[in-house]
Amino acid sequence: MKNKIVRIKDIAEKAGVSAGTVDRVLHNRGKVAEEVRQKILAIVEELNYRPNYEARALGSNKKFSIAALIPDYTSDPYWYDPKLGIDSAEKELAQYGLSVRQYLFMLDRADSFVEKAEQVSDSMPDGVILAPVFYKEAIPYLKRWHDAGIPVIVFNTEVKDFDPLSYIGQDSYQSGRLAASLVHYGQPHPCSVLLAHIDEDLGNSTHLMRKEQGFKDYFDDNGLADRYTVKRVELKRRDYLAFIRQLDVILQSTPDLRSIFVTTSKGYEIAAYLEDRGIEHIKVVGYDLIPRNIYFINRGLISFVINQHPRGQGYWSVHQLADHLVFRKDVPQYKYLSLDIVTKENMSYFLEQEHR
Amino acid sequence: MKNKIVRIKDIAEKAGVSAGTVDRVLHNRGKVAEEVRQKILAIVEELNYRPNYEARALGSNKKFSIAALIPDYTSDPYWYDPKLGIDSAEKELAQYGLSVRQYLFMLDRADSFVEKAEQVSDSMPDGVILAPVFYKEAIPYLKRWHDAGIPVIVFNTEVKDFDPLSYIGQDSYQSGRLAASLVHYGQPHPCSVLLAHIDEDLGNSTHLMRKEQGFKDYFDDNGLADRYTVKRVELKRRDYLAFIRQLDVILQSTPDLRSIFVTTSKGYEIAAYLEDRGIEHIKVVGYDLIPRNIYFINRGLISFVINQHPRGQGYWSVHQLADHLVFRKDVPQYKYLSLDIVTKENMSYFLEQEHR
DNA sequence: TTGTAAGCGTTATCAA
DNA sequence: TTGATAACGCTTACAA
Repeated sequence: MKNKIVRIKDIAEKAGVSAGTVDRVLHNRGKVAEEVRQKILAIVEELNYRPNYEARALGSNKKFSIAALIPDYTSDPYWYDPKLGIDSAEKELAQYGLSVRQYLFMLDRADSFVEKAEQVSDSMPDGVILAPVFYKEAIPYLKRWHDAGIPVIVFNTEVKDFDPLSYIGQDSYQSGRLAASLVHYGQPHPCSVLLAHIDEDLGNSTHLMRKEQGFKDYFDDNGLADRYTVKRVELKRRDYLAFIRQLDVILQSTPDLRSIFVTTSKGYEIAAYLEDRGIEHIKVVGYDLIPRNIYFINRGLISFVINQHPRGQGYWSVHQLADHLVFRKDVPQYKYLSLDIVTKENMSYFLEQEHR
Repeated sequence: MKNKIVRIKDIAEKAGVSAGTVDRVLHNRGKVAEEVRQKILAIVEELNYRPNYEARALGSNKKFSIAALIPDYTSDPYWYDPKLGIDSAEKELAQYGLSVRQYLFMLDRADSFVEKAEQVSDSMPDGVILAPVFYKEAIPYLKRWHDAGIPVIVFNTEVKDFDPLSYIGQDSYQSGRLAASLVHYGQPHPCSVLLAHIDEDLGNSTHLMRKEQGFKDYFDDNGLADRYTVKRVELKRRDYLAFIRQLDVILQSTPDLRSIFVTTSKGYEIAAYLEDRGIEHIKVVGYDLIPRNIYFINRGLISFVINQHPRGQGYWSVHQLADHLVFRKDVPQYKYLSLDIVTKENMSYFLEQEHR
């Protein structure tokens, strides 16, 4: 029952070789006789060796520069939080020689994405963090980086092409189901509910379609379809008058509408509309703790938001890349962040937290 | 704009002294001329020095043994999770020379607590982790360890006496408010709700009283008192027949009862009763993802539980102690874990997670 | 193909 | 009151 920590030195000793050789085996840098290799591997197994990752980083003393290609947050407050998460992870990892350079593109201009992506490519980073909002435009770069052996982390929107190192974000389908269950719990009696996409190009946003599917499936799978009617709508808030008109029409034609689920962080647009119209009997469920949503949660006009951990997405993206580059750990291909239900009474914890 | 990491060596150089002297200043081990001390402190400030904690642990190469005094989990599944959290933290921190010895006492026997506490004292640990279930009995030991300079972490139940190093757990009052808001959201129409304590010695459990207060305050503060009636009851499940009888009486005398809030992890007792009686119109809100609760969440008989992060409590207790002993960080006096709302559709994330 | 030795940021011991 | 120095676990030139 010896709890002694196993070091490389111990393995070397037991195998009758030097620490350098063990290290070479551990990192597959070849130049080791196959026979010796097998022996060392066996001992590693037997002694249940666990590397000291910090010492590893300390010893190797390398510098890594990584590039984060993310939306400019001035046009959409949601994107401020990933930036904060990236900042805070960078601070933690600076002592291991990691530095992050952020490239911000405009959310409404694909050409700005392309321009920044070019810059990223030119900078020859050791790794890339990408929010693939412009999915189609991102493809050629994903290919280029893949071919160049540059590891890529995608976050927020799942992308499977050119196998990125990993995806950080939520399970959109399950997120839709969760939203539906919240809506349902709040409406014990039969009624109509509305699912609303606001200001989104659904062609470029498969994750929103998955949320929608999850939402509908919840009602179907639980045999609620005969008592609850699920409507859907795509709203354009950019044309304010049309936005209002669309909602007015829906409400008039759906007198038993009791809940609205907004698939993005723009729940506040609906809340503002309801407040404006003096409507109190319709409950809203949405996403994310951005300032305008917080305001309406506190006033009771938004019942719940599901936290997508924008800060955590940035934070974990950097960490995942550091685990790969600096600590040379195996990193999981998916990191699904938890689906957290936030309401007025537990909100403060989610505002404080750095990450999850 | 130099991003260079500041090392002790840099400070030493700039101050014209050796690294040893800087180290002595940083750790207040005296034997440094006051003048030099001031100068070094100024440079530390100026250069914004951040210690490399892992290198610190690596360099100091000390061993720490800590004692965890926690309930035996065979009599109450809730207490299995803190043990798991402690185990997993121990594994992570073993490479820094930390080891944890667990002392398990019987939940229903104060003398067993005293016996184990004696053993802990005799073992002369470098730190103690304590779940102060037997609050009154714990006092003399808290005093003894405090006098001996042994840092103590209390978790799960807040204790202020003999200033422990820190408290890890939840804000019970806010937790009660959150439960009330969930109950309220699920009952748009006026009704009665029941708050139930099960099998608890309320004299030794101030945290349960705080939950109760928070629960009641939510209804009062939101002007709901005229539409919702909050009843309370203390149930003893140990006498099964009496337990059933009590519930039968309450339900008969309260025909408009629609929701029950259980202040501990024993929500499953109520759910089982309701299922047994074939009652479907009463919703249950409780605590924690123990197996019996998971079962009833999946069957829809428990709507929500608030996760008290039993695993995280153990995990963070060990880490907090390690931060203090091994890494010599300043540790916060309180670590309030987040109030997470768990339902069938997001449960899996909370089952997987190691900690929060 | 393998071993040696220096070095990463920090601490601790010992001599000055 | 100070400064050197070895050590912690690991990596990496470079020499053998």
